[in-house]
Amino acid sequence: MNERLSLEFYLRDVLEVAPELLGKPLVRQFADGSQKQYMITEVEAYRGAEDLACHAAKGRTPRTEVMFQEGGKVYVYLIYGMYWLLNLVTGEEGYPSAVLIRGIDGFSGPGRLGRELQLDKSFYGENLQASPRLWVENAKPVTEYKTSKRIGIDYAGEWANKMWRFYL
DNA sequence: CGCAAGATTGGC
DNA sequence: CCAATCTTGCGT
Repeated sequence: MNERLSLEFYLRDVLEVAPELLGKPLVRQFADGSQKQYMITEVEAYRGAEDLACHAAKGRTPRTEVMFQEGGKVYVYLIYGMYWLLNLVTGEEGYPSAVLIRGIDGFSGPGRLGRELQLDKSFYGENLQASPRLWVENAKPVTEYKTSKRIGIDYAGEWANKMWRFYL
């Protein structure tokens, strides 16, 4: 059961991938050799260039480039100058979509999560299949989860009302 | 080249 | 309620 999620897992529609990531172990191998696992408890889906809440809505830029690529990669970015948010890119090449990891077991909030995992710019584009320091493993699907509107994107108009937040 | 604002958090 | 802190995208 301790195998990494397959590339195929990430290549599906982000709205399928996001809820299935709940309950999966996020594994972080730190620079000092120690390793920790965190169960994913909360995620949000960001889907396509039309989704105004998605950073890729502003076009293909150096910052959003990785979201346009094939799934199975990491998209990290600095928000408010202090917090690194972790996203997992999904879908086929050319269709920008990603899952924001908002919460892991024991920690609440995407910013605190990034601090715990000691994320930084070097994780941008990290390949979850090949990375020696960050990946997600398979586990039994969760039987029950909740949905709600996404957090902190009121500027996105009607897109802010999408029930694209999934949590345990 | 300057500037405003952001998928947040914690302190006043 | 608001500052912290810095990258990005867009306007000048």
